[in-house]
Amino acid sequence: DALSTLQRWQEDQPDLIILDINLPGTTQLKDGFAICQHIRSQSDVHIILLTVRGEENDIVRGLEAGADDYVLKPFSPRQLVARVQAVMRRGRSGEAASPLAIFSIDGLHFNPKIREVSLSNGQTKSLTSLESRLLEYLMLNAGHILTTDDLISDVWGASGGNSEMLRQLVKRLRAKIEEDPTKPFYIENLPGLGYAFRLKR
Amino acid sequence: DALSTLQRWQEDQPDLIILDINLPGTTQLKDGFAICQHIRSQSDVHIILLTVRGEENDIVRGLEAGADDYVLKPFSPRQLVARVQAVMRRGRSGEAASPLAIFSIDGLHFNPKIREVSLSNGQTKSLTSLESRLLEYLMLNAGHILTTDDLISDVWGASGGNSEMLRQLVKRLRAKIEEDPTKPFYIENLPGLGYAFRLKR
DNA sequence: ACATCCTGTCACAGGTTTGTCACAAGCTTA
DNA sequence: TAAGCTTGTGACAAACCTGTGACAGGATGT
Repeated sequence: DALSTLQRWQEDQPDLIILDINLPGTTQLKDGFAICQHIRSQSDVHIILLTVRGEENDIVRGLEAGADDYVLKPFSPRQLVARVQAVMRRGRSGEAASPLAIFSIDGLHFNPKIREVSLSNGQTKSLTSLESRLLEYLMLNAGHILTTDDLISDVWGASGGNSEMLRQLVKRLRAKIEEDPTKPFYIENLPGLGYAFRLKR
Repeated sequence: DALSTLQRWQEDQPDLIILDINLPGTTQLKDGFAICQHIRSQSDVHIILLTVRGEENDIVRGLEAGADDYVLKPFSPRQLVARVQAVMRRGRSGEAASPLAIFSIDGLHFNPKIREVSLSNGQTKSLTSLESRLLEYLMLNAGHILTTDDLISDVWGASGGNSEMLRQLVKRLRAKIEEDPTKPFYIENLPGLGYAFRLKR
C-alpha cells in the first residue's frame, strides 16, 4: 500500500520500482501518481508503472508524474522482464522524454498538451476539452478497438456519459479532423463494438 | 530429455511448449534454461516453465531466458490449463488480446477481435456479433460435436435463444464462410446431436 | 446585457442485425 | 405409405445501431 511503499523505498534504496497505480489503501492524498511524483522528486530511481488496460490515460498521467515506462495488465512475465531490462539499460540519465508529448499518426499531429491538431493539408484546429480526451485515448490505442463503454468511462469518468453523448462527440471530432466527415479516415466505427483509430496498413 | 526436446521442437513446430526445468539427462551444456534460451532465440513460440516449489529464483532465470509464464509443481491440472489459455490468449508479442488472437483452420482465418473472416479464395467478410460468437465457439472446439443446447447457451446466454434462432444463425454464417452453402464444408451438422466445425483428416 | 462557445438532449433517417413465421426437403419409424 | 421429427430456407417485421440537424442551458468573455 501507499505508506509502506514509501517506507520501503527509503529503507531499501532499490534500483527499480514497479508500481501498481491501483494501490490498495491509498488515502485521499496518496494515490499511485502522487507516490510516483513524490519518489521522482527525490530520486532518479527507475519506475515502471502497472496499469490496467482500459485506463490508458493513466499512462499519460503516470509518465508526466515521472515514470520511466509502463506495462499494461494483464502482461506476460516475459514482457515485464523485457521492459525492466530496457529501462535498466538506458542509464539513469536516459533522456527518455515522455513519448506521448505529441501523437503523429498518418499525417495527423496532435498535441494533447495544448489541444491542437494539425492536419495533413496544413490546417490547424484547436480541440475542446472533451474532443481532446477522446482523440488522445483513441490515438494512444491506435489500431485497437475501444468499446463504447471504454470510451465513455475514459472521457466522462465512471459516472457520467452515455452512448448518445459519445456519438455526438465523435461527430464533432470527426468534423474537425476528417477531410470528409461522411467518410471517416481516422476514426473508424466497428458496428456493435466501438471505435478505433485506424492504422494505415 | 534435453536433446530430444530440441529435436521434437524442430520437427513438430508446436504452438506451445511446457518445459520442465529439471530435465533428466541434461548434460553440462544443456540445462532447462539453456534450452529455453535456445528455443527463444529462434522462435516466438509460447513457453511455460514447470518449476519445483521452493526454487523460486529459477523463475527469474527462466523468465530472463525468455519463458512466457511458469507453473509451480505440484500444480493442479486446472491451473495448468488456465495458464495455457492465458498464454495462448495474449498474442506472441506479449500484447494481451482477450480472445484468441486468430483462428486458422483449413484455410479459414478468423479474427474474433475485429470479427472478420478471410476465406481461402482471398475474400474477407465481416461477421455480425452473433455470427462471430458462434464461429468462435465452433472453432474453439473444432472437431468436437457441440450440442444444440450448448451452442444456444453460449451464443445467447442462459436465458435467451432457441433452436430456431440457431438454425437461422447457422444459415447466415454458412452463407458468409462456405463456398457452397448448400454443401457446407466447415460447419457440419450431426443429425440429432448438433453441429461441429469439421477438421480435415 | 450581449455574443460566443461548449456541451447535453431530442427527434429522426437510413442501414444493419436479429427474431418470427411459414414451408419444403430429408430421414426415421410405425 | 404415412406420420413425425429434424434441418434448411425465404420473406418479413421488429429492434437496434449509427449518423445527423436543431435547439437549449450554462459558462465565459466583452
